[in-house]
Amino acid sequence: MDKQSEILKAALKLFVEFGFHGTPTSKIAQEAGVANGTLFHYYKTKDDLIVALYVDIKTRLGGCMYGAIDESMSYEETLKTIFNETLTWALANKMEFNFIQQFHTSPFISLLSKEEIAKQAQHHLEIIAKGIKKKHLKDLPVELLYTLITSHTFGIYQFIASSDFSGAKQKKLINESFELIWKMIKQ
Amino acid sequence: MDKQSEILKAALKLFVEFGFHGTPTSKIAQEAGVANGTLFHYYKTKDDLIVALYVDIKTRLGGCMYGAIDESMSYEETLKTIFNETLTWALANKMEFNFIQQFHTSPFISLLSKEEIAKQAQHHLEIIAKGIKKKHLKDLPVELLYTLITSHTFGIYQFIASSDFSGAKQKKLINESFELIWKMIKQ
DNA sequence: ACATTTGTAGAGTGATTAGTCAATCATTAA
DNA sequence: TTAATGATTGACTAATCACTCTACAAATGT
Repeated sequence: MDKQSEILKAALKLFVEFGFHGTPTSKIAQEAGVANGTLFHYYKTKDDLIVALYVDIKTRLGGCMYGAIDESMSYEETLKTIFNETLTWALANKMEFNFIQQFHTSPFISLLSKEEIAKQAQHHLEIIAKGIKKKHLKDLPVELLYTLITSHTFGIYQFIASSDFSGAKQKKLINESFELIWKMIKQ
Repeated sequence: MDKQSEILKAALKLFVEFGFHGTPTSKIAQEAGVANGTLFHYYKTKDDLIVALYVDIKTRLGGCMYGAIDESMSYEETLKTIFNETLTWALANKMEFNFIQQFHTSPFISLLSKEEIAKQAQHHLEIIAKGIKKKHLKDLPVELLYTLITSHTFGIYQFIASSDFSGAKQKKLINESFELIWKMIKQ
């Protein structure tokens, strides 16, 4: 692994444990096994590093979510697959998922431009809009449906992550919780 | 308003805007109109102040939630009232509600003892357990139902707070969104 | 072979921070 | 009146932080 990846990895670990301002850049460099100056060679400022880490994680999650769906699936199957992949990824990458949450509820979210935020949700919003148009989903505001699905996902993650279930039990819970949200939003 | 309250008020405003470590105690004192030393007279450390602020806000929210219910209500009415009061309070106290979320997803949550956390959720969990026992709610794990309701509430808050609806429209949305979650969890 | 860019190092710097402290001021109690 | 306790102040300090700078090594292009 190259030094730049090591820096991101170290930053993730420390940010999740100690928070953004609670983690000095010197500690990140130390944890990554590089010199102080090296960190600032790759990221001009600490804020740059934070944003880069967020974008990196979001990209990885996005790739995983949409890598699993294909055109032959029914609408319900598509949503279920995205829901499933998201939770499976989240449970396998808890630090990353916690980081996303921490970032979202922190003032650092303002480091992202509005366009960047919109771009991230766009694909999801399109899928939901399509579902409404084709009468698969209730005729509610797109943003509201998006929020409902997202917060349900985060909630289920929190519940599963805070307990200590077996892999099989986790899978069962994920399936059941999709049924719950699906009944709530389907037409 | 006494100086101690001014300090909490100033801390809330600055923490929500700049984060915990992003807000120096000197700025809090300045914003509150007191001397540096006064802050440390009331709160031994910055961490103490953060926890005190969290407890203060939680107490205010709790008081508001449970002040509105009484024994004569049906089970559904009780839940609906709590849901309603929570969202109404949250929308009228956005900084406070954002602070709670920020605190929950931050490493500072570990400053709270497990007993304190458990104590806070206990009343809610009891109500849910009662609902399951009396067949008002689905027979799912209490913690799961709690998580579902909580994350739904946070989601709806985020949706309403991020838009600019009239008071009437807000009320309508809150009512409709209770119907959604109620259908999901009722027996 | 040489020149240029890029990666890496770590000591150094000026600014900032949480928390202290000694000195007043306000209030109450004996 | 006097003593005692608590409230308030702001200058001060030791530590810490983000970031710079200079030097050197490695890679790359010509």
